[in-house]
Amino acid sequence: MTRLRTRTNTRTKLDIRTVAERADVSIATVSRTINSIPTVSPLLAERVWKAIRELDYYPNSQARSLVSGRSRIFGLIVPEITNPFFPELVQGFEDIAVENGYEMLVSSTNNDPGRMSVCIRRMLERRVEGVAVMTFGVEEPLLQQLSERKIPLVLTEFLLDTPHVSTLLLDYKMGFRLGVEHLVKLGHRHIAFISGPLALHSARTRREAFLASLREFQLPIRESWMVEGDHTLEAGVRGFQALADQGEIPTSILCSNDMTAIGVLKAAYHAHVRVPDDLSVIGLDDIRFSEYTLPPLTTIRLSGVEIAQAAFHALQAQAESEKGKDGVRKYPISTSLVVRESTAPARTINTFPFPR
Amino acid sequence: MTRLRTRTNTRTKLDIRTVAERADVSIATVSRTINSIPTVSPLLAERVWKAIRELDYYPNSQARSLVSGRSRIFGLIVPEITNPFFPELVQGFEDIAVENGYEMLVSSTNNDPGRMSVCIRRMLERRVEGVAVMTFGVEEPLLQQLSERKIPLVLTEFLLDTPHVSTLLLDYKMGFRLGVEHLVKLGHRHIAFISGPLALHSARTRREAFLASLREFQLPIRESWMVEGDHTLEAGVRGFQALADQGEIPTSILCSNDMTAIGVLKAAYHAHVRVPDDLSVIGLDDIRFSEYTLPPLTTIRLSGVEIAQAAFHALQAQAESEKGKDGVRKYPISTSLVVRESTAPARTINTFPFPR
DNA sequence: CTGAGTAGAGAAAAGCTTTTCTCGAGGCCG
DNA sequence: CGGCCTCGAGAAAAGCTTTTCTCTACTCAG
Repeated sequence: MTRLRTRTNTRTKLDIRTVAERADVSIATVSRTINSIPTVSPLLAERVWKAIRELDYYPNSQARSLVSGRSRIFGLIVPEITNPFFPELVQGFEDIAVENGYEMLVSSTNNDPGRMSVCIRRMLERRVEGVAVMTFGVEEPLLQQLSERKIPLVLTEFLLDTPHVSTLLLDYKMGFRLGVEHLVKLGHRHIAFISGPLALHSARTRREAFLASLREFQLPIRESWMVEGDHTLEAGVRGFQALADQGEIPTSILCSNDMTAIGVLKAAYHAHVRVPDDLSVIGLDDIRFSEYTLPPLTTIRLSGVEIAQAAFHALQAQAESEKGKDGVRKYPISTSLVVRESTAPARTINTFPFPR
Repeated sequence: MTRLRTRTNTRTKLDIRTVAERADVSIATVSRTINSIPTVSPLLAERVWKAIRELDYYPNSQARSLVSGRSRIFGLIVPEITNPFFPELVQGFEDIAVENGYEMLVSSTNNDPGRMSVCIRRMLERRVEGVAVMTFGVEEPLLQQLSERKIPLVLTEFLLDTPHVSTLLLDYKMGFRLGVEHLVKLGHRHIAFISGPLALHSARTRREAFLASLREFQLPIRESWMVEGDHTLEAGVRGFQALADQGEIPTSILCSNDMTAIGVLKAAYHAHVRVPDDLSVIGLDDIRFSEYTLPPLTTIRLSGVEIAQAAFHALQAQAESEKGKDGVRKYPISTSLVVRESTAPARTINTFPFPR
């Protein structure tokens, strides 16, 4: 109580000047102390720190960034924060950003160009030093706004061949290869795929990677087994239904993300199709939930935390690089296969109609 | 391409002065135009807006808030962003904040006082105009730091009786009453409870509300049926196990949140206890997943979006209120019961041992 | 012993806005 | 017709830092 009142009431506001007065130095010295610039003598530094502690002073980051020209804020744009994959990524980004003295500005766009647009405006107004874009579809022209202003960018796939853009190379190829190989070894030859919304570049990339694996293992590609979803639970339900409606469904379904796969699990259950006995299902992401589904989901793992860290490093490298080289790089992100209980040896191809 | 180059190269930086020059007015007029202060004539205003559009100018929010003393940032502290309840809340907060011209600074503390501490420091440095704290346990002293600096606060339960603190009154009483009533009507008299970590104030409150409902319906309270969890899936698994280990388990389990309930579902499945035939389970939150579990979860609904909106309004009311009255208020948040398929008429009390 | 060079610290400028102050031009009333 | 208001707009100050510039007091070499 009284402890805090000690000589505090001389000034009413609490800025760097207050600290300077109390430590009996100039404000320049306080600033240098805070930024640990070595030219300040240990004696004064100690006085300054003492004053800062006693006053419980926090520098005003707005003023700092205004003059230094560095906001120390990175933007993070995710497609849908309510998709459990992204909270993990956001958390990972927050952790590493804070650890390195940066602030994070998250925004979830729900793949809506309108939201994306206001989101970019926010980033520009707050003068972020870089933006990690974990989504894209039709928004490329919007990203140009950032790119034009030379704001460092990191994208999760190769899209813009402009300066100041780093790239995270997610190894979907490997992931799907492992998934398909796993199914092949279990005797599956008929694999369906439920994709994300094909308007999204990333969804198309995943679909391509899947098809490449089919070709590699010389499996049949049937157009009607490639159904389009939108990365939600509902899409999994609808996707399964769409396949079932064809009267004959494959022995296994690979999904563009875990949420879709979980939807498939649910739909299969209600259609009395047993997973994995009648149908093998594989997801992609390895969200925490996939360990808890019934049955636990075999899935292609993509680490949100790993992506977040790579994205941060990419931005930091660009933001803090010398003027000459711009620090743009490519960062490979590996994938792996987590085998749980939603996959099993193939039976003969299933024939429906179901009792819907 | 060339369109953008039109007369842009006279100045290299793009600030309010550039706009003023192009519109041939003073920077004060530009500022007034941007802030739609009515004293600027329509003619000039139009010239200014035109210049702004042509230059693609965005005001520097750092400078704005530095001089105006208003950052237009609200902090949002959640306990665990990877718990699916919170992304919905975060999304809701972002939506309403952006709509009203505010920025949102989210942070997930994982109930770790250390993280909470750096989180509060971040909020102070960025000079947020208010903080919504969606969690608490042992962190009350930390919140004092905000409270002391007269930063508007909104908490999800009544904790601090200080000025500048609004409160969201979550109607747990009603929620648990509905849940227990539902079970009673189904013939249950033996209800267990898996709580959150009792170090958290909110977890204790939920537990109390549950106990109050038991008393209201004159149901037996058995200490060994009150098990402590931590709001995770794993806690549900462990909680179920702890109950099962007692040899005799109740006919129904109420959980402090949906994640716990989903854990129970999984554990029950593996123990060959059928839900809802042998055991009824009720969660709390109504996260999107709870519709997709097997069986779909009956749960006490708490709307993350509603909470987010109330929290925002509370902060905005305080931040924008006249100096005299501080706009502190209490905001009731209602709960309801969503009946799905994890509850059914009670059988006689279950007797185990399970085949573990 | 002198002069060049250096280290440490303060003074002042700069960064980009908003806001207050000031001023001139009209309008209106007595 | 003159003085007082008001309205619209520009000039300038203010907000809180960082950074550059400047100065003083030494150190050290010749």
